[in-house]
Amino acid sequence: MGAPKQKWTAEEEAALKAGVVKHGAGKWRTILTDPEFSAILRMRSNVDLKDKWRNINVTAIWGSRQKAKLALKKNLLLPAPKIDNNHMALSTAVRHDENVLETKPLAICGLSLPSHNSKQQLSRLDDHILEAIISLKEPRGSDRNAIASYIEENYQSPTNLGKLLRTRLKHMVDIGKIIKVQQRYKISPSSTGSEKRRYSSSTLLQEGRPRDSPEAEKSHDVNILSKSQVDADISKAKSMTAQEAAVAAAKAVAEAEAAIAEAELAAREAEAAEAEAEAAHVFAKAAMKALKCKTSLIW
DNA sequence: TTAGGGTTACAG
DNA sequence: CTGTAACCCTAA
Repeated sequence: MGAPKQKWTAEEEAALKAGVVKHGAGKWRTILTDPEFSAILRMRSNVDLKDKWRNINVTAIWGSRQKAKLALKKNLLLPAPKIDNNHMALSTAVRHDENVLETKPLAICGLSLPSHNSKQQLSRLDDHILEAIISLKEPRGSDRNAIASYIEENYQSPTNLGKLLRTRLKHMVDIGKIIKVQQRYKISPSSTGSEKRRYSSSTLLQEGRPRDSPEAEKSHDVNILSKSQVDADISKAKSMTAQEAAVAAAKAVAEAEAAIAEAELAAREAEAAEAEAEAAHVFAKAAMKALKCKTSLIW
């Protein structure tokens, strides 16, 4: 991966993602103003948010290739996207060769969704954990139960979420991505109000007093992708023609929302070798989910 | 204010 | 030297 100047922390990225999920992509000012994220993103401008979001999506979708700019230009000069009902091997889905955005979301979701790779799931779980912590916005951090509840609420919970969660949490603490304080987990980088970023001593292990209330529910209005909305939009999606679906999917790829954010992190964290299969799978899922969202919002 | 093109800094 | 991600500039 490349090298940064003022690199974005995982905390900031998670906040950005959460912000996009909540307010939508493009509402950078709104996200920045939102007290939920203003603390974390205080040092970032709306332009920074926009740029970061762009980088994330570009790298996630185009398989870390700087073709993005060129390819995008070429795409704009071409007529409506062609629909290829091809048997899309997973890799062909990602490499839309510069001029054709081949997509058939409806077919894809039936085919490739059931596939589950252990490693990619773990990456996503890591992401979900971060998102949960950010979104729950618990001052002292969130305990395992709260995180588990959050993930169960917003995603399909694996059969043994509890066990997985425990393992992942431990691992993320080990690699310094999060810190554990009094049974609660927080994002590791510096305090959420500090002017400086990761330079400040990461040991803000302030021994907070044990909170009296044992349960830490998602008492906030943070809602991610209501299932009812998704379900409702599925029917819409089914009635769309392949052409419409392809166009919508292409647009969704361009700006994207929650699903793309998911793809972003998953693809970024995946190894180069399996990144393609991973990205393809995620892309399929992302296109489908984004399609559902867009259907009600724009189309 | 935002989207997009372009530039610069930095890691491999 | 190449690729990537942050940064910058400008039009709409």
